[in-house]
Amino acid sequence: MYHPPEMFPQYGGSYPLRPPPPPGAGYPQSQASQYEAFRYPDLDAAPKLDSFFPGLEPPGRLLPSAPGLSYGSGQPLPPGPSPTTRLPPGVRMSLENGELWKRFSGIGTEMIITKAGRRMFPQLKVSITGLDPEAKYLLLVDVVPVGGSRYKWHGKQWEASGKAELPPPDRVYIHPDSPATGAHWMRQPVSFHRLKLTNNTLDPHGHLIVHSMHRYQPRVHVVGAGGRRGAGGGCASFTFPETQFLTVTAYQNPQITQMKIESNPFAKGFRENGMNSKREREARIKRKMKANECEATMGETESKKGPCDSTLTEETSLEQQQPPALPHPSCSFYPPAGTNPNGAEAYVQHPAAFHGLRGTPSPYGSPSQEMAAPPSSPTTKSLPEQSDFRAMLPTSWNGLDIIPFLGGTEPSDAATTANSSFPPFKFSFYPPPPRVYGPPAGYPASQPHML
DNA sequence: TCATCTCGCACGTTTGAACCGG
DNA sequence: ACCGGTTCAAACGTGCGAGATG
Repeated sequence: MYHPPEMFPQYGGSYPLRPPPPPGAGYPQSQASQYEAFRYPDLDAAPKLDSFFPGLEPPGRLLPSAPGLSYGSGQPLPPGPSPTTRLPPGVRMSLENGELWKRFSGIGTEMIITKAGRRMFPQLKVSITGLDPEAKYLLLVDVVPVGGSRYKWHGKQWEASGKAELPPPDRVYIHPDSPATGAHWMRQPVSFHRLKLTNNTLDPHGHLIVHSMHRYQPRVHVVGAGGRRGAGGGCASFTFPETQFLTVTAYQNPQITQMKIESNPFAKGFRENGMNSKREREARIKRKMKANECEATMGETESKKGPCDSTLTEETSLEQQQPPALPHPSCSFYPPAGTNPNGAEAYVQHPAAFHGLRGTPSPYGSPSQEMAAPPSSPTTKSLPEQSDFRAMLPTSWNGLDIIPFLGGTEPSDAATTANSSFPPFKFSFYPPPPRVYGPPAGYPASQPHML
């Protein structure tokens, strides 16, 4: 976990925000509520949310280990009580790229996490049916720790190795199209490809924060945001056991590396015939070493026309084609990312994790550092859209801040904008009441679990 | 010494601005 | 002025490997 020691010298290597987890393997569910009480006790908004998120479980809560995956020992998911979701009972969700996920989970999916945030591959891609076409919904994703262990790669498989670290700050990724009508969500598969994972607890980009060498289960939540069935028309949560993954900062299982290279188009360059394949990389290194030898034995100008030129041809021509990357003149300090012109991109997290943005100061960082407002980006989404987004949210979502993260605009920027033109953007989402729901009656065993 | 993490690199893909013609 | 298609450069997403860290 990235944790700048200069900012937390008094804390050593762990976070004092919450008390140590209960002793023993994992965090027993029986003690969960007691444990949850220590999450931001000054800002506990659970009572306000009870009516709105009856089915959402706090991200910080642990799921027991699931069987059948290559992550060492575990225990089966316990059957839960019947779901009490208030969404239409026929709401179903299926994993679009389930086959790919199963291929990965068969050998133990690993997800790279970085300070800057790394996308998931495979990505979460789901299809939804049974929504009210005219009602508005938000689609959210979070990840929950599985089991209570830290894991270690033992050459052939993952094995539990010690107790899990304290859960990182809870965050939820909101699909950029949210809120949208049921018809919109059902029209085509919904992809969460923009979702990123990070191990940086100070992350200002709204990525989901996780610990390295831990196991997580993504969850997809459908939250009613108004419409024919009324504001805050309930919620439903879905998990797909095959999407469990282990977080790493570098791949441990070479099989996973190979599968990612084969399946991920962004890693095409590392395929056998690619210019970045092992063979090509080694050849490049040899050429470079040879070139250095040449430079060492002759003057700089000499080397350019000397006998070693032929070995440099490819490298020099490539470098000429790709000069050192300089910021584009129109590029602000925070370069605008690809945007969805029709939707708001937002993230939600507990206010305390925003370092005293509008609430209690948090040990996770200093307000000044987090709130330095960058120059506004020319592609910043217009304010009326933010306003529309807020209008969609139920009035009962009070007490917590939602930081609008629009079209690649940094959250601090958006927050500043919101402060200047709009009343604080409240989003009473965290923490939802701690409940676990099992599959509805008659739900096929092969279907994803409905929490 | 070892396991883990961070960073820079090179490559391929994606994205959006600029340009052009109808 | 508008629209649709094309081109191109920058931004972004990858895994790798060296070096740092605890």
